[in-house]
Amino acid sequence: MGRAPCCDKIGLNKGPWSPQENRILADFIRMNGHGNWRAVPKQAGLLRCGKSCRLRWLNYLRPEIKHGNFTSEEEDTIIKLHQLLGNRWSAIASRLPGRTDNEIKNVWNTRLKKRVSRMELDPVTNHSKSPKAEHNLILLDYSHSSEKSPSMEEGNSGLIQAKYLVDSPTRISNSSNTLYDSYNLSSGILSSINSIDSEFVNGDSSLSLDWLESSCTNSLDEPLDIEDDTFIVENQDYATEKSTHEVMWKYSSNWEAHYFTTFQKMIS
DNA sequence: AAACAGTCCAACCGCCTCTAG
DNA sequence: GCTAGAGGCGGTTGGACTGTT
Repeated sequence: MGRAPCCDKIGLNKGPWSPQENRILADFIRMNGHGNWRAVPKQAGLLRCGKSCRLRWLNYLRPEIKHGNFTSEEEDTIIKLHQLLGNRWSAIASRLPGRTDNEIKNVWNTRLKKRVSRMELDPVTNHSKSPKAEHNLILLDYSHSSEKSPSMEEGNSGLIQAKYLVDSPTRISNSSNTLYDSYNLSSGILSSINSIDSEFVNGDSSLSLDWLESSCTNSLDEPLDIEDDTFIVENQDYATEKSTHEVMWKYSSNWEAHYFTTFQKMIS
């Protein structure tokens, strides 16, 4: 026996919403808000289930919703965010003001997945199909930084510590294994993502997050708490086999970006 | 003009997570 | 700690629309 339905659906309308239903729901929520979605249709006089009302409001009727086609900038942002976050549509939507998870999911499934595929990227992982790359993270001397950023001067230095080396560090030179910057980004994640214009060719965000969690501590030598708001942008240069990792997380309600460098062993 | 194929997208479904009791 | 109810989320579907033959 399956789960009980969310509400008694006998006699309730299904399918597309009529203009009159839209008006009733929008007016009701503007006047009363929505304390309890299941109570909304009854109180508003709608023959709909509460879930349907919630979806209609969130995806269509909310005043802040942008209607109309996505701009190419928005589509590019979705592609980049999808590389970082996968099919976490609500997380992607939270970084695209005025766009809903449902809309973004539709755009991805109907257009962007194909575009990524044409760009020779794996449509599931967004990883480059050629050449193959193997994560071979080699880190890092975090303990010194050539420049002090504002956040470091405020005592937040050393937020990332590499606990161990994943593979032989023989290729590392002093000039390239440096944690070289750390700063606050009060304007949020999008400004940072948009500032990276190199091709996103690699990066398994889940693998990287696992690695980050098991490898790094904060400045108090506590394990990093990887939350939804934490993720990595990996930006690889195949010519030098060098990757710049940009790790983002919230610190005191501001976004912080932390940069460090790894190498990747290429597989022919 | 009609039939068919492909595309788009609003809406539904069911599972998961959170929270109050 | 357990349970039930409610919201949140991602996958899927079906109908409308558009393009092609």
